[in-house]
Amino acid sequence: MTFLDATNRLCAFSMIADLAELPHDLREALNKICQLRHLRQGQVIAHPGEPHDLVGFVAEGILRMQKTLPDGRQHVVGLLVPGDVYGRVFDGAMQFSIEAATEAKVFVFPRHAFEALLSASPALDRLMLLHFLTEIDRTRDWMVILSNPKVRGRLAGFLMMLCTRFRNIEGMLGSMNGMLTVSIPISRADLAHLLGARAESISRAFHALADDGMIDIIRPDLVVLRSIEDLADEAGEPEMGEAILTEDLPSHRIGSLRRL
Amino acid sequence: MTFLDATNRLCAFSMIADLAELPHDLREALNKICQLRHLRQGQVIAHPGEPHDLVGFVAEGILRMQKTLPDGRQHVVGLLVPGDVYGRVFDGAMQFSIEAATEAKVFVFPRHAFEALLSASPALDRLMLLHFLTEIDRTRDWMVILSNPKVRGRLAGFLMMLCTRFRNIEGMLGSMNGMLTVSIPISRADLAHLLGARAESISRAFHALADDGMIDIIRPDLVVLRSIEDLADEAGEPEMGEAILTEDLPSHRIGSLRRL
DNA sequence: ATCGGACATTGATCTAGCGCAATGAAGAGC
DNA sequence: GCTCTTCATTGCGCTAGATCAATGTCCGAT
Repeated sequence: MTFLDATNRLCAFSMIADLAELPHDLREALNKICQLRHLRQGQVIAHPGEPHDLVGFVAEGILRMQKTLPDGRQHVVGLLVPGDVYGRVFDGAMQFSIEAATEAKVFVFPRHAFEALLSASPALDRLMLLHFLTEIDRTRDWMVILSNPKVRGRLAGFLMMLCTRFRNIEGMLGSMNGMLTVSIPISRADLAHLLGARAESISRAFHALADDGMIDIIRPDLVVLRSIEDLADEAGEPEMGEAILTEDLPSHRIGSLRRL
Repeated sequence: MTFLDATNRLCAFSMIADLAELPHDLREALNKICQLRHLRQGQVIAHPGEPHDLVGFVAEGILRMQKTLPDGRQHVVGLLVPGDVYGRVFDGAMQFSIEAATEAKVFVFPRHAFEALLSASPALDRLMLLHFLTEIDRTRDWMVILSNPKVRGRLAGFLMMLCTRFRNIEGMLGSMNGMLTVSIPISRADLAHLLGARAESISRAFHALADDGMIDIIRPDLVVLRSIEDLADEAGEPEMGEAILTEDLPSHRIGSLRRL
């Protein structure tokens, strides 16, 4: 797989979708300096504090960004899904470490070469700027989810976010006789850290939602969403439900969580 | 006060600090298209969903970004302090409404004129890109604070964040015989929404921290931080304390919360 | 000065979620 | 096959925090 293949194949996703619209010669230039890396699960590709000289695009799999607290605990602060970009440009050290949550493939670009292309191409530069704006919105959406006072509500919000982000991502979102199935890319313990709770509480919250008929738990890492409306209601944001249920999503960045 | 005055006077802050280093003619150009607006407390200057055709720089006061939930509740998702930028460029509608938490002054730029300058000036463009990167980091720091399972911990983290962000901002951070005083720019109810708790719990958490000698509550909106280390410990991030206690902060974006 | 409203605090009760411990379930290595 | 390890689940006592209600405090308007 080359980078050009990926941009064409992954054209459903935010960043890479936009990349596909770049002039062909620019994509060729990107193709020349990029390198495909296979990551095994658990592999760490960036450490906080030390300068990371690569910019990466996720092609397959899920990565998680996490902060290592002084006491050694890992604190998940975000997920990267295919189409996402990570790494620093024109800038200092990484704030977080990045670890492959599943087996994954990423395209990496030497930072300086990438920056040179950025400087030379206003179109690419503009794309990165828009991408970062989208990322800010996503992170603020996270804040809204996290500030739900109840664990059930936060979990419901998390599931809704997975829905919007995993839409069209191969293998992450399926449908079982009309119902939406979501694969949960991280463990209960990590989810607990992410949602400000304990693993036991997360487990209980999952089963509480199941008891209320909102979800079915096929496996710990695979759930069926039976009632998006109820989940959105639980999360405190009916509008999220509408957005997900709307089949023909318009281009990203319309409603709160409508961005892919 | 002109925009040029502001960039010189506010040179301690992130975005405007960098602006001050722009070529003089570019700042003149910005000066020409900008307009100073006085905001009274509670004034709303941006509504979610509708396109906002202004880009703004905060010169004085505190603004809060908030999401209006379907049930009418307001959900604070971030604060803007002097030196911060808001608004959209090359892009769709605002995701959140912005409201003046205190009396405030902002410089506003017509969006299209600003975008034209952005396109014409790689330096300004680069500055905005870096600014957004910083903003992403800040929002992720928020996530870490919000995912603290205890209200006390989240409140402590919030106070620490105010410390780092208010550093050098006139009137927001003072010192009383060696102790750091912080002014709390939002009400208990808003703080409760922001931190995923109830106003009563926030009030109790404040007084619990006071009982433990970590803070003194002068007025509901003014507290003295007696022990940064203990607060940082409570927040779960000893490193935050070190960063604040270090008098000569290096340039922004070094440690977790060292960015101003 | 007095009234009214917004906001902060305090008290009392009740429940959600923590914390610890024990028990399953699934995969890796031998 | 087996054991060992890791992860998810379940039970139970206990605390933090939600919830409801009352009181206090400040400020602006009359």
